[in-house]
Amino acid sequence: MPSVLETLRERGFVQQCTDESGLQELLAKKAVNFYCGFDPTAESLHCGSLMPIMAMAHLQRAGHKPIAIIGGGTAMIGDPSGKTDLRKMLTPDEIGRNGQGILGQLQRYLTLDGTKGLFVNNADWLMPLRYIDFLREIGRHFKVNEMIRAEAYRQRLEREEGLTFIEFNYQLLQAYDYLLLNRQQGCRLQIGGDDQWSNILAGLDLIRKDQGKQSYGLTFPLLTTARGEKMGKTAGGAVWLSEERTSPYAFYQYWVNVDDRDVERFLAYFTFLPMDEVRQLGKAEGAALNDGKRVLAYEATRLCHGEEEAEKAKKAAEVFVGGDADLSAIPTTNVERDAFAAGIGLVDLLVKTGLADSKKAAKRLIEQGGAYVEGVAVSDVNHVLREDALKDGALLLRQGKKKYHRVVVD
RNA sequence: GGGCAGGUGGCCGAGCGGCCAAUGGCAUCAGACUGUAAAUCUGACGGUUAACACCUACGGGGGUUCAAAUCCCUCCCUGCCCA
Repeated sequence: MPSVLETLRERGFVQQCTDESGLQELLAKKAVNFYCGFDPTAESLHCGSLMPIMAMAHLQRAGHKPIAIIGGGTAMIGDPSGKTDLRKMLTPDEIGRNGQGILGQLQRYLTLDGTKGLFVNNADWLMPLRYIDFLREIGRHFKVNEMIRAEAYRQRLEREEGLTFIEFNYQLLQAYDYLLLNRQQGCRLQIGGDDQWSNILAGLDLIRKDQGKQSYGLTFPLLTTARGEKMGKTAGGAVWLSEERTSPYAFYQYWVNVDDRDVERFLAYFTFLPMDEVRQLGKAEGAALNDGKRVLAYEATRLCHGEEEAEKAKKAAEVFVGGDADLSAIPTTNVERDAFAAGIGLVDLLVKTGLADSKKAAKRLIEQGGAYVEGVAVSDVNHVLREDALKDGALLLRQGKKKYHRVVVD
């Protein structure tokens, strides 16, 4: 049985780690409380956050206790690491709401019941902080000349963007989070993206100075796709974990469409499949890699949305290979029967279904040969659809090669 | 607080009185080629319109002019230098 740390390393989660052998030993010896922060900048996490989530899940499966912390307090400030501009500030209300949404999503992957795992909001201890007390207790441990040597700040200082004082404080607050969790929960390990490295180190230092204890930190590689893009971005925007923002069908499609070069890596990151199987699937070449993509898509969707939705998404995907597809998972728009009785322009229908942003865009689409009705390209901008176009009260539209949309008559 | 340089379409970045719905790059969309991949090539890329045309848009507001993204005033914002 490999240790968790070996598992994480084998699956590619480890970018940097403080005192790896010490951590290895600690994890082998006892259940370790560890934490990872999440920004409540939106009501939903997007798939970039799956990296920390999966790492946490591996650790929890190995018997360790995750503390998911929502940065309600720090979100009031904004982390300057890697950011080119000052993040917009959120109101406490928004942050609270976002936190609840995020908790719900984390619970699909982790047990955060208060015993096996915790979910906390750092606003609980950051908001009541008193400035003078904080400066005396915490601020005195930080040397500005050390801080500005950190890559995260140096960039901002050297470039023309500037760095506000409130952003400069971010590191202290995050270090304070770690200290507090260490004091109250015995938290010994913080994990996060590699951009958090210096923040994590600041926490370790603070714990050593304040408590005289050793603690650990581990970061994941910053995830980009083979094309060097940020993970989780598609044409339509980010890929969210929330089914309201990204349907299970769209979620599945995102994964089934990943770059060939990402298949093996992503299987290791985003599924729990044994590495033998991952490597096996990743070894395929050419079109055979699509099998791996389907497995990736199915597993990732199952973890996020459950087995049932994953099945539906998979069956809906049959539409691409001409199989017996279950279309129910495909985005659908309801249209009144009367509209078809009177005849509805394809242009209007494309706009109504959201396949085109405007009539002009819809026309352009048709002119360029990218609009299909029931699999047949329509080139006439003035094409009108009547009831005879319907099959069992429904109609399948397609935009380009990949975007399907169903129209169902009420 | 003083001096200077800036704020242009999703982003970067030209334009500096009419020929500007605004060069170019990136991103995006469609087509060809394919494997629901990548790379490449072609085309499109504010909105309403069948079209003529019209409307909205170059940080906000006001003004000059037949005509402003372009000139003037003012406010807001950002960066640099000095204090």
